[in-house]
Amino acid sequence: MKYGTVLVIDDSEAILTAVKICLEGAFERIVTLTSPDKALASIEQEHPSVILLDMNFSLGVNSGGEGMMWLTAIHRRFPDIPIVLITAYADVKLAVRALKNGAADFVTKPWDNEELIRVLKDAIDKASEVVSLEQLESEHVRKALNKCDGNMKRAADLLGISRQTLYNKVK
Amino acid sequence: MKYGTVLVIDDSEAILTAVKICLEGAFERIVTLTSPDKALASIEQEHPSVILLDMNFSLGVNSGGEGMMWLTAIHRRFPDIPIVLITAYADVKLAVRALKNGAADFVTKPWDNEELIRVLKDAIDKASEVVSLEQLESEHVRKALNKCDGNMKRAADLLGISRQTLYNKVK
DNA sequence: ACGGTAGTGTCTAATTATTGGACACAAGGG
DNA sequence: CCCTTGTGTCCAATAATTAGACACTACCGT
Repeated sequence: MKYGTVLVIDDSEAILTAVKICLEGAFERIVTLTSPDKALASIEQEHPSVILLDMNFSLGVNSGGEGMMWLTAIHRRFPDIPIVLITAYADVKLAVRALKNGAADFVTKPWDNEELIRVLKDAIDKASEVVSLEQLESEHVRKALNKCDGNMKRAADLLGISRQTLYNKVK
Repeated sequence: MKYGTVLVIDDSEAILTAVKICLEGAFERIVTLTSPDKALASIEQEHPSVILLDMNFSLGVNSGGEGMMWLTAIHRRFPDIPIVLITAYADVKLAVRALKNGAADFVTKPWDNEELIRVLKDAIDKASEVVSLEQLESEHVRKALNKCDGNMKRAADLLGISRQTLYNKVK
């Protein structure tokens, strides 16, 4: 099984070409966009496995604000598609904010080809991990109990289940 | 209910004092450690709401590797306690790796006092968010179906439930 | 010391959810 | 064209969840 489609969004044609050549061997299909305007429509149509999004589109504006906006917009609409950000302006605060806003990873230009491929594949792998409902539930139950300092009544209320059910789940 | 205990781990006494003064007004209790050796025992005893962990402990070693090691060790043992990393060596790659390894946030020295308080409180708030089992489940179900391209049989298998049960949940 | 509040552990009986099994049917691939 | 795979839909048996009740403990304020 080959890693699926990658959607690459960058305002520079040169970058798009370079990325395309870099990723060609590793992915089934590479779709490129020079502007995020059509991103949502394109995602709907292409169903990419991962999105590589540049952070700066307005010339002279390098705060990354625009990329961040698109990150949140895309991530809200397609929470299951991992988004990897790429930027020329390596900034720790920006990177942290991006990851906290749902980005799967954050790479800086100039990039290392091998690393970029690895990062994108890793993002896909991570995003497609699905655990059993049972495991998800037991972890969540533990977290809720933790937050309530072991108070089962409040934890049950928080979880939206009855006290007895929580009692049974715990044992 | 006021923001609980903060555990601060940094090899510099001067830093610990400065952080202590900074956080004193905003948290109930500040516990400090000059070395992560006793971190696990201290956490067990103090039950901190959040941990502020410095990344560099060996003089001359500033790769952050040691902090990263402790981050993963602590996070594995106490996955519900948010860990905020702090370092003097602002490095995008390091920050990204830290967040992907479970850190709640990443701040650089010198820090802004207001920002540090905000970051720690935010980490606590985020960590204590607990959603209902029903909501958690429906989101997970959606994710699983997405991964299986809508194939209910495979999705049900992946989730560890029967096909009919998944069928009922979806409607 | 006292009553009030809140939580636990346990039970019952009614209600729901989940399950394996079955069946007809549609789509797709050697 | 058969064979596989998955859907949509039933059924009846089993398991989980629920509200409600009860005695008991722990703590809190007066």
